[in-house]
Amino acid sequence: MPELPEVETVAQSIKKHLIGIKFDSLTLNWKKTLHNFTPADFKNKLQGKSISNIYRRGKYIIIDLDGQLLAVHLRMTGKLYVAKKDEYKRKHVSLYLKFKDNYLVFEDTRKFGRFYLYKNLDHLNQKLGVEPLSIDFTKDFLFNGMKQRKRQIKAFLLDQSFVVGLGNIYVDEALWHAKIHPLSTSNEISKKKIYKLHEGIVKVLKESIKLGGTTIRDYTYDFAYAGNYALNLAVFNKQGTPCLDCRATILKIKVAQRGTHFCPVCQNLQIETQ
DNA sequence: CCATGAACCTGGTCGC
DNA sequence: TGCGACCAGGTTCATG
Repeated sequence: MPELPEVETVAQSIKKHLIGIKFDSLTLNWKKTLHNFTPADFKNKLQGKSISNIYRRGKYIIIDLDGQLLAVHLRMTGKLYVAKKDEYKRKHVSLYLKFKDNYLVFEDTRKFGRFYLYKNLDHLNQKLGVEPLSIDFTKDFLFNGMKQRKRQIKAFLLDQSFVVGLGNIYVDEALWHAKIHPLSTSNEISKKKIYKLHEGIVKVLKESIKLGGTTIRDYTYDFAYAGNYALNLAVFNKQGTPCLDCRATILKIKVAQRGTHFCPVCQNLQIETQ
């Protein structure tokens, strides 16, 4: 699924077309896509309201309709894009919204994606951690958080309640950057490596946003454009190829139930102090 | 508090 | 070609 850079790219992409417009109707093909509201709620509370802003919070895309927030989570295969023609007729379209002569289409092969309706951001802020590209995400915030817990570092970084936006790709990439083994325990990692991890997280996210995100298999945010960060990946999906730093063979193992890619030489597992 | 496994879904790939 | 097993960028829930 789309992680922070992809969600950011999608949000900015649809924002260009939607600011100031109003939705005329909602067509729902997969009922469960609406998590906490119904088509009737859409008609009563959102239809006809003007879109004042679109932005990202964690991996959610927030569409602000005159104070009512329509939040979209793409999960694994969700694609949200503006279509001018008949693309709402494609095979896996869970729902689409009509505006003027165009459509905001939500296509989602695996049907995990969800739309939520909120009055404000309180609900999301309550369960989501800090934005990794904000000034609140400091080296010492990461350091303190990691020292306060005793968790596998990979699981910790995937957990959206501490830092948001990281998923399977960027966690592997950031850990490689910091030379931390994915099975390391958070409170046993040296201060030096934690600082390096902070640098890695910010670096991989920023660079990926700059390139429009990563495209691994079918994910594109827009049919006219596909992200290019895949070209920059150091370890994700690179099992069997040489590490860019030491030429050792990249391995793939299972950590926190997820496929995990790392260099067994650079990212050695050891208990460190300090 | 933390780890694990299952559940939610569909489609692609790999081995036989 | 066919079929089963396993895999996939995410999150939530139950269980120990």
